[in-house]
Order: sequence, then structure tokens, then C-alpha cells
Amino acid sequence: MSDDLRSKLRGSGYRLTPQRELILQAVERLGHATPDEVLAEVRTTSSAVNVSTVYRTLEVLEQLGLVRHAHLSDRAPTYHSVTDHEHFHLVCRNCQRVVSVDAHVADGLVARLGEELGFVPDLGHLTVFGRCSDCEDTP
Amino acid sequence: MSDDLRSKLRGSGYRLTPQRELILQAVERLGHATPDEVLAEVRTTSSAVNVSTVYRTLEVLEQLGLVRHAHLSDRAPTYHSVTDHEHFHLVCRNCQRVVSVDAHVADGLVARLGEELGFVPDLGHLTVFGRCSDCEDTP
DNA sequence: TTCCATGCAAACACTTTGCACCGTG
DNA sequence: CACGGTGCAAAGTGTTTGCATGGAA
Repeated sequence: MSDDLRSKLRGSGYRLTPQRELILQAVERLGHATPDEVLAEVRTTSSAVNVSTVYRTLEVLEQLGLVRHAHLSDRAPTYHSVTDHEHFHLVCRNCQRVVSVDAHVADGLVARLGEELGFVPDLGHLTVFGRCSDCEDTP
Repeated sequence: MSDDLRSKLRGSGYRLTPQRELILQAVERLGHATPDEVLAEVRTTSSAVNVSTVYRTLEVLEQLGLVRHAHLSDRAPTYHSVTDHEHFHLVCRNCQRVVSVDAHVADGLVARLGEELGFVPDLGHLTVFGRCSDCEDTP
């Protein structure tokens, strides 16, 4: 099960450690979580892990393409494991609800930015703030 | 010249102070600037202003619709004065270059999000990370 | 004269770093 | 047994807050 992790790590000259396994599993379990939340989750599951290890590990895992991060608030970033299909995030400024949207919804925009500006967007990191249908009225 | 500022402030029960004028002018002069850069700019122009005043003032100016902020890096947010036409930002992860794009370029996406999800995006706050044409090759 | 705004300093939230020790490969 | 990884503690950014003083209206 952690053979995928092991091989990805080794392929880039990294080692497989229990901390790295635990942190990846925590991210997978949590969905969208800040470094702090990941730390808390790991600690419930097993022995203690240090904050700095969490930060360093999330960085490594992101380099390997196993997790990604997005900025869903003005506070800490949130990490999520990389799944089959790419998606971006909508965040309601009123109720803070987060919705994941398939990247294809932005195909038109991606095409325009590519053609007109030669810009290749990284949708997986994109967060669109706004107002959801439930909150259209609320001030 | 600061009559617009004065009336907007007073209209919301705020007062016009020299600091508020200076900070707005600094933002207008700088284009995209972090709170720290705004502070530095104000200080070159005139007497000292305090950091907290910069933060508090930028918040007020944003409420009044005179400035907006976007997250152009993983560091501090940048503020810019609100101009006639709404725009969003592209940031190249490789060369850090920032390009402002007219909001209409995203009309298609806005329509889809509205129809399919009832979500009204705030494009003025949107930042799209990716890779610009000059950096397509660079690793 | 009334409050809102400011300055200051301390606290806060989040992240990074240096170094000695630990443990994978 | 070498070298990358970890823990720890301290320092680094960026931002907020409480409180006394100052100044706009």
C-alpha cells in the first residue's frame, strides 16, 4: 500500500519514513486540511510528530505530485491528496462553504488564456471566491 | 482631489485623516503593493505612519471600494486601487511576472458557474497561477 | 466636546531554520 | 556506516489587539 509512496520517494532520492506515511494518510483521510490539522490528525492516530516535519513532508509530497495545496482562506493553506481528476475550488465568502469543481468547467477560460496570452494556468491551485446560491441575499 | 475620499469616508461614518489620504495615494502610485511596501512608500513621501494604521486603513479603503487586494504570492497580499474596469491576475510561477486580464475574458466561466452552481465569483480577487509563454520550457 | 483614529508595544498565527541525534538504505 | 530525516527550540514573517493619547467634526 505504501509501495507507491516508497517508489515515488526513492525515485527522487528520498527515503520512506513512518512520518511520511502517516502524514500522507492523514491528508488522504482529511480531505482539505491545514498543516496544523494534519498534525493533529497524525497525533490522534499514533505517536507524536513534529510541526516542522509536517511542513517539510508536505513540501516533499507536493513535489512528488502526491498532494496539492490551495488557499481556501486568508489563513493557512489546505492540502489535499491528488486524485484521478483535476479540480479547482469555489469558496463562498459568506458561509465559507467549499465546492470542488471539475477542471473541465474552465476549459473555455484555459483555451482563451492559452491562445491570447500563451499562459498555461495551474487549475489545481485555483480558488475562486464569491457567493454561493444559498447566500445570494445575505449582506 | 481628496473630496471623493472625504465623501466616501463620511458617507460611512469615517473621518478623513492625513494618514488615510497618504495611504490611498501610495497604493495608487505603486500599482500592486503589500502593506509593507505601502508603509515604506508613505514614509518616503512624508512623515512616519504606523504599521497598524496601514493595515486598518487598507481594510477601510477596501470596504469603501477604493482599493482591492489579491494574493499574488504565498507571502503577503497586494493592494491596488480600484479603476474603471474589473480585472483578474495571472502570475507566472517561474518568472513571477504579473499580468492583469480584463474580467470579460472569464465571462464564459462566470456564466457556467452561475448557471450550473448558482455561484457568483468575485473576479477582482481572482489570481490564476501558471506558466507564461516566456517560461514554457524552463523547468 | 465627543468619539473615531492613531501610535506603540505586546501578542498572535503561521512558517522556517540551525543543529545534534536518529535510523533508513 | 553514510547521509538524509527528525525533533527541538529559537527566530522569522506577516498581522492583530488593547490601551492611552491625539485630533477631526
